[in-house]
Amino acid sequence: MSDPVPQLPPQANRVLVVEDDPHLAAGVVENLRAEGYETHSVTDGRQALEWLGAEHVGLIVLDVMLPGVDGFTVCRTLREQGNNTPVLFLTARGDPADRVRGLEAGGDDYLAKPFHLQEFLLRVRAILRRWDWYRSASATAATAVLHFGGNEVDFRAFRARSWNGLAQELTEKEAMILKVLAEHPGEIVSREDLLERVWGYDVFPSTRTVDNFILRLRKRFERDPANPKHFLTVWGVGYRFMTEGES
Amino acid sequence: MSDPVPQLPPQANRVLVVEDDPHLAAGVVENLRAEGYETHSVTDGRQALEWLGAEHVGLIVLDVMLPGVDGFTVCRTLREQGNNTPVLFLTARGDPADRVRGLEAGGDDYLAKPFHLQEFLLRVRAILRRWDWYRSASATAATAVLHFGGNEVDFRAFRARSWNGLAQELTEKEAMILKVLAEHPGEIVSREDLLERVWGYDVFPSTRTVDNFILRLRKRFERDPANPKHFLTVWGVGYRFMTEGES
DNA sequence: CGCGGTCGTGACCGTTCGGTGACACAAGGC
DNA sequence: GCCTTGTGTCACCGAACGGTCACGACCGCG
Repeated sequence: MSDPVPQLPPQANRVLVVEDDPHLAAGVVENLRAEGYETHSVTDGRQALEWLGAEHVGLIVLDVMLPGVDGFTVCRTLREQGNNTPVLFLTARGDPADRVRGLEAGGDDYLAKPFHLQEFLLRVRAILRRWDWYRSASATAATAVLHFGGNEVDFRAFRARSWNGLAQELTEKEAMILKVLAEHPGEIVSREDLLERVWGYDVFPSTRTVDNFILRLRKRFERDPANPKHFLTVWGVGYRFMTEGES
Repeated sequence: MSDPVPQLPPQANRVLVVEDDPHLAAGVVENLRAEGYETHSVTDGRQALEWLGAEHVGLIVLDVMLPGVDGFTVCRTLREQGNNTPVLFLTARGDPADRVRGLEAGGDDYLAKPFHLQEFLLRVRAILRRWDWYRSASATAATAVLHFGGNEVDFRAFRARSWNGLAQELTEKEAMILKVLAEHPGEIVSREDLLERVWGYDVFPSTRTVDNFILRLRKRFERDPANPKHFLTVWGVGYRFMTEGES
């Protein structure tokens, strides 16, 4: 029982999304892609089984309520075929019993809609991490601790210490915005991008909301919030995050 | 900057079965293998400890009644050695006291024989799904006795002495919640995590229940329960346990 | 059968967070 | 310069969430 040299399964990075609501599917796919996953999507159970007959993925995101064959059945069918690909169920009802049914059908995890995007991504990552440990891929490049301009941010704990030594408790949204920005240092990130990545699949507050969170981040982390050096405005487009100030 | 992804062997997939009844052992092993787990099996406690001295697994399925060293002792010994591999106890008697004894010995879950294979597999999957989470727990010291802010908690006896010198008899749930929190000091633990680890994958008390136990723990151990320094709330997510208050 | 302890839930209330509108100001086009 | 458009900033409100309490179900025990 010696450890075999792990050969990276090529499907570790691939996700199949089975979801009939096009809006939800689009949001989910978008965010998975942004996290670095190769994503394919179909809208019902039969398509899913068909597609999986030819392709391999590391994770199947499977809606329970589907037109035609329901999600549980799809999963059970897969298992009977000897397909052990991890399955993450999505369900509309919050009924906890569904969770057990999902697990019994051979699923690996379960998420009730509406879900927090962050939680969804966390679970996806947790499941795929079984393969991910080989690759420090962009998928897991989620930096646990970020340093910039004397500030230190721990995304795992939503905590930070600003340049002046003050402890900062970040709220969820603040943390997520900062994280998205920090994942693209020096690049321009539009407000639309931020809305998609942070708010996710079906909620779209106005762009003013984004400005407000930028404001809050500046207050927390900029030495002179009125003359930001890290959270820069790109006029007419969006924002750009700089770890160290050179424009 | 980020935690280097460790080149860890895929232990998440490995299970050790310690069971003297060959019939039961065979059934369990066969089913675990069918589920894709790499499975090894031994028939008594001494073999188990020996084997574990050289190998690492993601889960130990441990019969309580074993020839020679009993299961509780095996588990306790492991914990004393700093081995925090999750342990799922199997016991012949349905005696609920065994559950407490299992917890006292440092076990993680408990199943009474005869059990449904389906349920057994579900528990195994539930535990291994969180493997990396358990793993980070074992990175922290396997403390049978926890000290924080003048409090002292003995998990084996469910007994504690609070900062003011008062003896505290913890209830089972209180102890388990505290244990789960304490295994991840400084990290956010979601209510879902707590529910799953303390109540199990198929029991669903409301989140208010969790809050209530936090409340009780605060009353027991916080100098000022209204301004907690150890049992901190993370808004919208869960709780965070701090052994010593540094902001 | 009553008793005490434990656990889970519902209800109430205060707090926090997120999102918006208003207004002032800055940037850029002509 | 002037006007338009976009952004900084603030104060505010509703909704969601957590803290807390009290009650009832349940269980083992005498």
